[in-house]
Amino acid sequence: MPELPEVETVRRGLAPALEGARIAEVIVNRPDLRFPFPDNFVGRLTDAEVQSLARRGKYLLAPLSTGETLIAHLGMSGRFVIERMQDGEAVPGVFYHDHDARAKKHDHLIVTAVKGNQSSAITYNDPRRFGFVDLVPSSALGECRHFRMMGPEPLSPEFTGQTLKQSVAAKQTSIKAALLDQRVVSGLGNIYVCEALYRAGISPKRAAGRISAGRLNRLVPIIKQVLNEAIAAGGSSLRDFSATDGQLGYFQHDFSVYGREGAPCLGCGAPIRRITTAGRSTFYCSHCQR
DNA sequence: CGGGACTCCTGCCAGC
DNA sequence: TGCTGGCAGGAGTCCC
Repeated sequence: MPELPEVETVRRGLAPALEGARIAEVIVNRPDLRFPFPDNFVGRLTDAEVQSLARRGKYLLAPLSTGETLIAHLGMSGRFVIERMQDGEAVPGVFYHDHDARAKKHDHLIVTAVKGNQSSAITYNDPRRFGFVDLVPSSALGECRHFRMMGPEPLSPEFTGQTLKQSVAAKQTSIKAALLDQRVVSGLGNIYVCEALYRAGISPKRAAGRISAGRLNRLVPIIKQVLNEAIAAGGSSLRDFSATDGQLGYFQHDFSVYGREGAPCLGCGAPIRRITTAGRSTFYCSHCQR
């Protein structure tokens, strides 16, 4: 599922139920996801208060009253679903798996968060189990293995044409691979890299280190624009992504190239091409992107 | 060392 | 209808 816009959509969906809530119950249905659950995971979470819910790249971060921060990564197919209860009654309009009978099968983690008279069951479901959760000391978040090497947030002022130029200057690899590298910039994935490069008119095959400062200066605001549009649309719903309340994002209707192999380029009409690099599909227009 | 290929896992869909 | 192969939003690891 999730690149930055989808994770941000999930964050916004979970925040009202989690921020300021006490974790009353934790159910773990298997020993591991991509990695084993941390030691004594249930004990370290139970009765902790969630101070806030933040996002870094494609990670969700929940700093806790215990001094640890709960980290979640959704991998390819992870998602969170909320069932909210108020005074023992389900809150109308909030769905729990109604839209998808497959969901219950891979419910790996269920957290009950209590806030005032509201209780929310928050379920992490992930068929492929490429996602994971972790608990790290809040005081050393930046030094933990997940964030130590991570590049700037693409929507932050620290991500500029200049900083991008600097981080890819020595790279022989393609601009596509460079932008997917979370050490260069954090949060981009296959969809939004394809879309941004199309809008910027840059070939995904072009060597990252050989792109002029001027073109990178134009690329960076385009990346921000694509991400902001996708966040505003609630992310992209391919296959199984939905927000925590079951609502579907709709940015997939605005794709210019992703998933459009053979369809006419919106700019010139030439067929969109698909190539495979490192096992990943890349969609682009060989006429408009140079 | 940088960079590319391969790998983890399950589900779905097109094609036969 | 049923099987098979290919493909999927990520990213760590291995090998050249």
